[in-house]
Amino acid sequence: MNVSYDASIQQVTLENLKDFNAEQIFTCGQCFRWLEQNSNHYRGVVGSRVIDVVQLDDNTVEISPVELEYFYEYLNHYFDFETDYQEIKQLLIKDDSIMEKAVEQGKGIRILNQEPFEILISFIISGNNNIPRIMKAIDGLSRKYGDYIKSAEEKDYYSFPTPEQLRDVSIEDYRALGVGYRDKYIYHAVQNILNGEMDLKDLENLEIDQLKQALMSVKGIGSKIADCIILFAFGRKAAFPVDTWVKKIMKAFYLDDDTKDREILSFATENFGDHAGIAQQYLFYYSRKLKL
DNA sequence: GGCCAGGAGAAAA
DNA sequence: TTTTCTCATGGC
Repeated sequence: MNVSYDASIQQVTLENLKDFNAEQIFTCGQCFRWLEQNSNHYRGVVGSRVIDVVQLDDNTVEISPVELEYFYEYLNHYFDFETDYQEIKQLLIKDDSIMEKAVEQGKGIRILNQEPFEILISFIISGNNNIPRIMKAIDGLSRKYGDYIKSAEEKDYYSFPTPEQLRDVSIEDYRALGVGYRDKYIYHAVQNILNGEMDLKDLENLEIDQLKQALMSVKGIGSKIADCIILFAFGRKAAFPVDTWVKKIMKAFYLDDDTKDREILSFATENFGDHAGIAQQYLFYYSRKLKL
């Protein structure tokens, strides 16, 4: 990957890039705040910034407006450029023709390293819900309680609220945003964090099993949502979220129809090992593409 | 109008 | 311990 920078337009250009497809990265269900502007152009809120990603071809991407320092100190990790996806894909498709097809369909997927609090709340909202509604609720939450960032092309952008900004938000306030019965889960999760009962910074130091156990102690976070948080916010690639789409594709191609969720998880852990989470993203994307 | 969506908690068996 | 029921809400 070659990095160049044009300070006059605050634009980083990445060339000779491998394993990067904006459409796949932003629509594989890991993030809810990136929107397609037109084909190959996505705009998203990252922290307190609004960032444009334009994919010129398979190996070239422009990112703006950013400072070069911010790219190296934050976005390089956010886009997971430290991870060698070529190597992982080779390991995953070895002796696995199903995975070979899944990887072929989503070969430009990367797992974003996102902020734990935003991901925790976002995935509490995601339970038994669909992606457009999840995105709408998160947008409403940011719009009402986050900070205004800027406007671009008739649309206003707001940061995701901090726990402090949600301190006085009531269960009824959450309900008004359209999150349904998940209102109380969000409320209690925020209060747990504010009163120090749960410290997201401390969780980073835990082993993956203890991390999952800690997350599942929050009401509204079960096995699947915990694995999403572990994978998308804590960068632990061994986590394998078993959601409805992954269940469908695993039962269609790998396992019997009556396999329990727990058994799907242990099968994935045994077969995909430390890279199960990346395998899961290929499978999720492929399953949706096949409309299983 | 029932079924589904990146499920989980509580009740019932 | 495992299975079943219920929970908001909008799109189809």
